Amino acid sequence: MRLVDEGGIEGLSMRKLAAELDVNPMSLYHHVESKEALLGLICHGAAEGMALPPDDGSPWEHQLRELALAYHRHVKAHPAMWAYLHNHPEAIADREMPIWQALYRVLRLAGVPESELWRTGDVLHAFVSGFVMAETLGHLPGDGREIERDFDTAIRLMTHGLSGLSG
Amino acid sequence: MRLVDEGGIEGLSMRKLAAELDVNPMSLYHHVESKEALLGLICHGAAEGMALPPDDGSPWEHQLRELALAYHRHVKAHPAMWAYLHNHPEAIADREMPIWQALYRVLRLAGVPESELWRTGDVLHAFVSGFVMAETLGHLPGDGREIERDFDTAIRLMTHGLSGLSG
DNA sequence: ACCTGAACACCGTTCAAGT
DNA sequence: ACCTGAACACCGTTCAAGT
Repeated sequence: MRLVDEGGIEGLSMRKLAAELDVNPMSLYHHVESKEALLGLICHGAAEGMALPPDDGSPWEHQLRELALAYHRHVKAHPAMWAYLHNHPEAIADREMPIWQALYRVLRLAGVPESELWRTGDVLHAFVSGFVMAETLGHLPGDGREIERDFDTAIRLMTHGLSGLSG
Repeated sequence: MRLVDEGGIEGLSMRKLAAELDVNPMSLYHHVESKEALLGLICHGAAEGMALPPDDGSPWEHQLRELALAYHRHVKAHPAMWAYLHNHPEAIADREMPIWQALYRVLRLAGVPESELWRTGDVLHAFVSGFVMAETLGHLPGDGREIERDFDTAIRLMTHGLSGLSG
């Protein structure tokens, strides 16, 4: 994980990792099937350990914002990993993962029916991840304060759009 | 471009491309500074040639939908290129590109003020690209008809959210 | 200005051999 | 079960030499 944070996804090579562990490169293949499998395990573990806001009884709009902010923080802390994850979503496909359960809880609060939970969650996640990745890569113009404003704009756009759907 | 479409971004190597052109691998470096620069040129060219719906005088909601659908089609035709572009947005950073001008035209129709054009465009693009990439990678559940419905849901969420902002 | 061959410093992975 | 060295089939790129 440190190798990915420091040198991007190409910063982690089987040979470099083996060197860090003072071990033969080929030994790794006895614990993991391939480099892809290793990256999958790294992503899954990191996403599972992501800090999530608890249910504090506040309105769903506020809790959705807090959840998006927690996601935002995690992506900013591990941008290369999330860029990879964005193109290899299988690693967080499990609906039982804390990150999804937290989102579904908020969406239930927002009145999204059980049958639409996965669909709505996927659309919202696609939106937020698209935005956060664009920001992380420096694609968005303006300084830090303006981008914060953009993020708020985006969250309001989503929550307003969401109430339009369920209302 | 054909190499990228067929074998993903790793499908294009300087050596393979040189072989296709019946030329020495090193000759490529007299026309392009690096592999990254080459990929940038490929992406820029393809994005510039993207088919865009003309202004047919219909309401902005409809035109935004048509624009999103055109984008959707292009991504589905060149998924690997867009996945790369998603992580290397410099290649389409130029605000004068047709794809951006088309979006700004629709946003003006929607009543977005000139000072908010770039910001709003970036947020919407981040949203749509996040969604389309998730779909392209098979991250979204359901069959083709359901995903079409998701896409409509997403567009309505955006347009409704957008009118909430400017209204 | 453009092309080339040899070389450098890397990759992921297979395989046969070891404990 | 786990580790290893040698080898295979690749990479991007530099550099000196050619036309």
